[in-house]
Amino acid sequence: MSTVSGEQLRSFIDRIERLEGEVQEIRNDVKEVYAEAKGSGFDVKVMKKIVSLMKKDSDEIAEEEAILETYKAALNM
Amino acid sequence: MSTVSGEQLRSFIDRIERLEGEVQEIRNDVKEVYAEAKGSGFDVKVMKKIVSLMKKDSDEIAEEEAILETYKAALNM
Amino acid sequence: MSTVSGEQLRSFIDRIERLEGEVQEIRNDVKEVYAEAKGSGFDVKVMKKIVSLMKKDSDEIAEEEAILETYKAALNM
Amino acid sequence: MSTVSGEQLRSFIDRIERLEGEVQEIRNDVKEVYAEAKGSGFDVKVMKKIVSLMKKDSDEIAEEEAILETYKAALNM
DNA sequence: CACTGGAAAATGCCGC
DNA sequence: GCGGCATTTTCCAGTG
Repeated sequence: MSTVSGEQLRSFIDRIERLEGEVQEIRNDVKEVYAEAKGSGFDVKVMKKIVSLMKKDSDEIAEEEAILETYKAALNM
Repeated sequence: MSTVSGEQLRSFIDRIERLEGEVQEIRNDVKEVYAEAKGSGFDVKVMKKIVSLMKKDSDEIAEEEAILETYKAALNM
Repeated sequence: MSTVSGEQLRSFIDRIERLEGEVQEIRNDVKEVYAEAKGSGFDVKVMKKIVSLMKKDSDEIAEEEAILETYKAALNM
Repeated sequence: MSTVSGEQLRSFIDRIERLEGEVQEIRNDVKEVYAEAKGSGFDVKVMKKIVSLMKKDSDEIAEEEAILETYKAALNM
């Protein structure tokens, strides 16, 4: 019986766990930046909104907004 | 009228976006590892289960310690 | 030794679990309504947005919007 | 131009809001139970731990079955 | 291309 | 009142 595939599997798993650990570290960094910004008087919630807006295409934003307006109109809002 | 320091705000936003870019890169790396493993004949779904179980195990150690702390605190220890 | 407090504790826990079970049922009902709406051609994501907007005070919405605009202006967006 | 049936939409939204109102009531009830328990000398934090552990136990049964299914599927059973 | 499951973000709650 | 934590909700990639 061979354990080669077991070793190989372990190697893949290790690589993945290492990478996910790195992701966690960076996430903590992001939190720290937000905390620092908050300490400087910025509104974190709004900052997050800005960041998410910057990710989206402007066409996409307009499209979503249009649907929302349609629904609001249907509800007389 | 209230103003905000555009320069400072931009700096915070830039740092966040840079960090999030790094996260994206690492997530691509993770995907590549899974793809490579799949190419070696491993079942990706099972691998993901294993990774999540290993994560859950370490979470549970932390959780057990947290429970212990809670009980100790409740008993004024 | 008395088990009175144990019984009392159990009673509290039971009441809580019962209430939380009811919450789960209602949440399932909500999901079903969304599913039905989707089946009628409505956009669930937008509906959720509407529901969340209706929860908020209009002053609150205006306030957040104003801050967002200020930040966007500071970033020349 | 695309329109939506305002009446139908309103009906769905109303149903959802009604259900969410019920959820809020029950959550208030839960808070009251915790408050009452606290008034009887119980430690709320510990109680919440107990409730969450009991929930986790039942979740784990489902989880174990899911894992088993995954493995069985991977083995083409 | 809709559905499901899992990751990420947002919200609410608690103690300090 | 704020920060940390847990829960809830939202988002997104993978799958059929």
